[in-house]
Amino acid sequence: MDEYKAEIEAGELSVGQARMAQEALRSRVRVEALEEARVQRVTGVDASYAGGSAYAAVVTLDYTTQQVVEWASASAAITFPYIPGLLSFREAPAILLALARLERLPDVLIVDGHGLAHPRRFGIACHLGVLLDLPSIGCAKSLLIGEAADLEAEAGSRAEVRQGEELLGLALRTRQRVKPVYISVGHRVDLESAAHIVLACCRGQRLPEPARLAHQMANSCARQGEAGVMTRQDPPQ
DNA sequence: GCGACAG
DNA sequence: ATCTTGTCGC
Repeated sequence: MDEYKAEIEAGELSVGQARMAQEALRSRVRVEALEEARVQRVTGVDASYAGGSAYAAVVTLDYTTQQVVEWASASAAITFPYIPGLLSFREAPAILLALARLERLPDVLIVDGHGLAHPRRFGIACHLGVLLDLPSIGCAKSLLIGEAADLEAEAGSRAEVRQGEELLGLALRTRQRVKPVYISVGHRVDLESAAHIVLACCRGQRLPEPARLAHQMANSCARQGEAGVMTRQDPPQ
């Protein structure tokens, strides 16, 4: 049942096909508790752009010690425009390459972007989680859809993100007096598990450490042309 | 038609 | 996301 997977990895879908792929794949998302005892490794996922290419970085931390275990990066030529709601078709090709370079896949991904808090309930966190059948959490810095009530100033305070009657995610204050992050289910987690894991990874900073490090690494890779790390899809000139 | 709109 | 340095504050 891996229709679309090859095309997604190769960045070959049209805008219309991309929306259809989301509609087709959304039913595969599973919402279930992720036992903390089963989480030993957490990987932060992010991408940056430069010179017509997307640079993805993935950083795996030990969940208990929050120490970096391994990391990887990859680049891919950009083949898809940025369209709100279709972010994954722009970033997933490079991200999937980077994840494939890890020695071990983690127990859960923390993705820079939304999961179910998406127009078709299939944001990039769902997309990556379903394609890899790996637990994943969406952790975005702003809302794509839905609304959240104001939250208290203390770290750990939360407010539901909802669209009408539908609960889509949580606005989560990960640090005192900073803007909240928006958590949503990607795949094989539930909202409570997701919020708990994210909070456990925020060592006094707004973004969970794996995501923060992935963001830094993606930026430096983009600036340095990935520092000599090359990809079949994006060969050196 | 108008405004909103992850990264 | 990106174009871009220093700077104010905890």
